[in-house]
Amino acid sequence: MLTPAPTTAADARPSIRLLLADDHRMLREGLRHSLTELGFTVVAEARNGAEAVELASSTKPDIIVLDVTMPELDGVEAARQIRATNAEVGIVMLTMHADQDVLTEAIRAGANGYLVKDCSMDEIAAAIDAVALGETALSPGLAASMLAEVRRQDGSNQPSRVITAREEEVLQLIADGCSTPEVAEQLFISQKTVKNHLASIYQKLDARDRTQAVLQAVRMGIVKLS
Amino acid sequence: MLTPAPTTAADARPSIRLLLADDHRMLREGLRHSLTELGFTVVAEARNGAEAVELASSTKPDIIVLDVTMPELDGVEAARQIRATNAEVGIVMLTMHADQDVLTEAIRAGANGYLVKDCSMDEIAAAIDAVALGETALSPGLAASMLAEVRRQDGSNQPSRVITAREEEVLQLIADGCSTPEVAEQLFISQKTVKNHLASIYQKLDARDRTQAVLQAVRMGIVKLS
DNA sequence: CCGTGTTTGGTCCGTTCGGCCCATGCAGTT
DNA sequence: AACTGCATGGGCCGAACGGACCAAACACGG
Repeated sequence: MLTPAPTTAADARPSIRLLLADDHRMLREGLRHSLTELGFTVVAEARNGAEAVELASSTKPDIIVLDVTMPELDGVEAARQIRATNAEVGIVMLTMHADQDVLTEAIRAGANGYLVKDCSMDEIAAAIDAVALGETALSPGLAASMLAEVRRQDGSNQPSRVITAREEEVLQLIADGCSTPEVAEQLFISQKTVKNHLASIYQKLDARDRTQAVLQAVRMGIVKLS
Repeated sequence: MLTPAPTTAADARPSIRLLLADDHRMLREGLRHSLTELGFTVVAEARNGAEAVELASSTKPDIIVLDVTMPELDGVEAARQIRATNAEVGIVMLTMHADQDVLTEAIRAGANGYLVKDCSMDEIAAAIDAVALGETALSPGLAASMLAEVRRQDGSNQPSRVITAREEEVLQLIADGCSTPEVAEQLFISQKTVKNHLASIYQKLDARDRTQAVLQAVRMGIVKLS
């Protein structure tokens, strides 16, 4: 199609094979276009996490570029599943917002890179190159907060752990519009227990009321807004 | 930079001058790349609504591609301001989610096109061409719901009206984690007034508490989650 | 077997929230 | 001039909420 653009480092990329996964075709096409021109080879594209998992095993790419927020299966969980069956593949996560907790989860899920979408194609290319060489690439600014997170974990406390299954049920019902008495009724438990779960949730999500908890949960992809 | 790619309909576009506005550089670059290659001329790029308004008046583009969710000034309000000073320019809105209310607001603000980001570059190009010719372009599926909306308006009721500026301030502060007393302090008004605004918001958004109101506002793009 | 975490439940207390009534003033519009 | 919408307030009340304690039952891994 195109005559290879005279890019600086394009020749230094020995046809790194990429799998792109994002639910927005516009972004997929933009990525494919620019990255192809920068010397990469896009072997497949996925519209959601489930497709990404399938295509990862069928096309065996070198690097997988995964959007965090995707239908069917979110990027973090997709990364976890891909990493479970393929320890060598490089995983670069893309996200809209620089969320500390999601970043932590993504790294824990086996991601090698984590970039906010507000970065240039050159930065993505550099990140892919770095990951291909076995390094870890983070968006500017995220590295600092990542270190802060590690330091915090080294400290003593565990401010953000994972929400339990029951707590997630409570959260989802709250997000769906239920009050505490209604959640209790739905789950066949007492109001007090619901309040206990909520108190636990507030601690884990660093929230002080249900509104903030639900918003944080939405940000983290724990609950879906109906 | 690039030799113009031998694209099919590129010659049929007499260098339509574009202004791109999106807060995510990745998407901006992808759009600029692909649209330039498709024969358009990108004269400027904006990172937020305020920049878009400025650049619209200084660079006088033919078509403005506006993301709905942007910092500083959201796309809908930016469209309104641009339309107020320039009646001829074509405005194409881009959005992540196909939200009915936002679509209605965008059209009312003077947008000529409304596309979800899950569409191909060719579809965007086609929409820009259509808008350049004075037509209105909507994403597939949105046209139908648009008609449904018009039909609903023809009916009789007005289930969801618009949130006022003051109400939006209150909503945003609530979403940012403020309680009623804190919102009152921030806005230098009494708690009672905040509660009055909230009551009005509940009616308009069909919510019964602040949690649901904020969630609905997030869905509708009224407030941004920080 | 003991510790940890999860889920279930309790009491008490002060604050917040949302609904209900109401009023005043200030802009536009008709 | 009258009407409508918006923003600003008041008081009252019952329900809901969140915190500060606590405790029992169960499962799971070391």
